[in-house]
Amino acid sequence: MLKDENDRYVLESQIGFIMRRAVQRHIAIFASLIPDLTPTQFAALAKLCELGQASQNELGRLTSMDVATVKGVVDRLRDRGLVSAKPLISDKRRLILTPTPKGKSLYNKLTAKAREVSQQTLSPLSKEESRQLIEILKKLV
Amino acid sequence: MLKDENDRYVLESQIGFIMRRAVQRHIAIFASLIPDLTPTQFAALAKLCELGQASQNELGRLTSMDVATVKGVVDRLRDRGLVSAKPLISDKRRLILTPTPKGKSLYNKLTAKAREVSQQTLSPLSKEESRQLIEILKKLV
DNA sequence: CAAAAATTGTTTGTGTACAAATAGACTGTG
DNA sequence: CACAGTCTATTTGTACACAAACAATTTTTG
Repeated sequence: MLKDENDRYVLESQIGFIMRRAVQRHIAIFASLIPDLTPTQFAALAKLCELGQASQNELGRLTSMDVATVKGVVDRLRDRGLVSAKPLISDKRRLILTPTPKGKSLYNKLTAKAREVSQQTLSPLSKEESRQLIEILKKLV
Repeated sequence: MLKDENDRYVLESQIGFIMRRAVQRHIAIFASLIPDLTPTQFAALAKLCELGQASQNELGRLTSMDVATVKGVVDRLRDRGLVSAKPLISDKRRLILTPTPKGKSLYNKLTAKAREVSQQTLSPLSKEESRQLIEILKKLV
């Protein structure tokens, strides 16, 4: 049986390639609207503000970050005084993280911008397409 | 006017967060089926095999890689003997890249696996959803 | 209770990814 | 022809992202 055109491997149509490009664009939009933080740092700060507090490991799980990744991200947030950390007495393995007042206020200041980032990322799409995209992507995870 | 529930910033529903997770999953699937190369390395090799040859800069543009990124990727492919490079005489700025026989044969060997990666990534979706996802994501780029 | 297993955090190494600065080479225009 | 602007590649620095190995501390369970 002969292979037809559809059997060719077209890099530009592969889901991985397209997603990588879409993420690149999103990160660029994020950086232009929120130069203060990276998307990852914002995610960690946002989740921590939502929770009030969490261990480093827990925060990593909830934001889909590897243990090594979350350590780096949290270290940078701590260096900038946005997050504070102290060991938990009842379980000496754990490092309890809390957003500082400065961290909370930055988060509150940035949520409007963060919504704008999402909007602008989705701006080439119709309302219906945006809804579909998010719905389908959620199934993919 | 009071903010309602829809106005809350829900990290898990933001397009950037979801795409980051989807890409993570894709990369994991890629690594499990194709441990030889990273997605980025495969993309560069694939494009180079498709073209026959290209300058490093050109290859970067066509695979959406930054100049610094493509340099690193190409260096690793060269180190492994999959790609060869020589300066262009007619334009001494350019570095002309060609896949080696080893590179070409690896690419040919891996394309079936690469298709499987895409399939497996999309496996939680119906055919129609997969089609829609790719169509919508292409608009986003 | 004591040994085995699991959890948390750290470290190291590799690989994207991008910004910014630099050097060398080319191109276009005055 | 000169030189200003552009293009290509490299280098450096910062920031995810993950694997693997490790230490310290729970927790499980035999």
